[in-house]
Amino acid sequence: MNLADKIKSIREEKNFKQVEVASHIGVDKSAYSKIEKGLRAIMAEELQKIAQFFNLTTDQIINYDGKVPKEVIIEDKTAVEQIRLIQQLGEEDRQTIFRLIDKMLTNKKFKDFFQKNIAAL
Amino acid sequence: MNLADKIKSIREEKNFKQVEVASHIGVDKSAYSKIEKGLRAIMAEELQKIAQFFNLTTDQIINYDGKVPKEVIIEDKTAVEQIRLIQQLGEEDRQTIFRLIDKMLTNKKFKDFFQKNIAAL
DNA sequence: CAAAAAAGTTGCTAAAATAAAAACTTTTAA
DNA sequence: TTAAAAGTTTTTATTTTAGCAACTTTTTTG
Repeated sequence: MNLADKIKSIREEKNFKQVEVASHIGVDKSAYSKIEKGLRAIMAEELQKIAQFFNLTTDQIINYDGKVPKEVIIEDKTAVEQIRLIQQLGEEDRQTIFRLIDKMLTNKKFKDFFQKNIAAL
Repeated sequence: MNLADKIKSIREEKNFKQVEVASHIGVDKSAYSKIEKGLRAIMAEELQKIAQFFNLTTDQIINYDGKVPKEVIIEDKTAVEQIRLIQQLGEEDRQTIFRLIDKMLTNKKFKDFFQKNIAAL
């Protein structure tokens, strides 16, 4: 289900006329018709206004599928694999890894900060 | 703070280059520059892709308030975010982390094997 | 420090997308 | 059935964008 259809479904569910949504977001009724038919792109700002009109968040619109919102699918297989390896570790080892990463990141942040703010003097 | 600035702030906070986001959403780097400068409209579908790239929801982008996130505490992050943090590390640090994970996993395998085959004697 | 590379910005114009009115079709209600 | 309302489509003038290349700024390197 594409975004246009979701918006249309929600509007119909809430019993609004196209012209009502159209005037709220400030477009001609013919333009709004095209939005719902997928014949015209939806701008991010328009999506916000539509969400506002429906009393929903943009996420609620985007994830609308006629039923409950669906879960996020992670597609980065290598990242998932790396995490899976870490999670195989026992609690103690995992903590160690994360503490070490924290230290490294903090160290990196410090270096970056130094580069940006102190070294310039 | 308008949407363009929010996207820019988030990108900079996460240390991505414009071209990285640009190629993920499938636009030329100059087009992406214009998006961040507010010189080109952001389509709803693009916003979704940007959110996906940042591992955020569109609402999190829209409601981003410019507040700097607290210090890095890696265990509070989601799995993908954890990997992203690891990938921010320099090559050397990253190698160290993964070598360490390997060692720990190997060690764990030994222990598991021992538990199962030797301790029973 | 200066040179070089990388990152980001801007100007350009052909091409693509849109606006808005009005004609048209479909749905609803009488 | 037919009149009104809702929604769609066509059309053309206008606006917006794509993507390259030139340019400026920032970062990195020697």
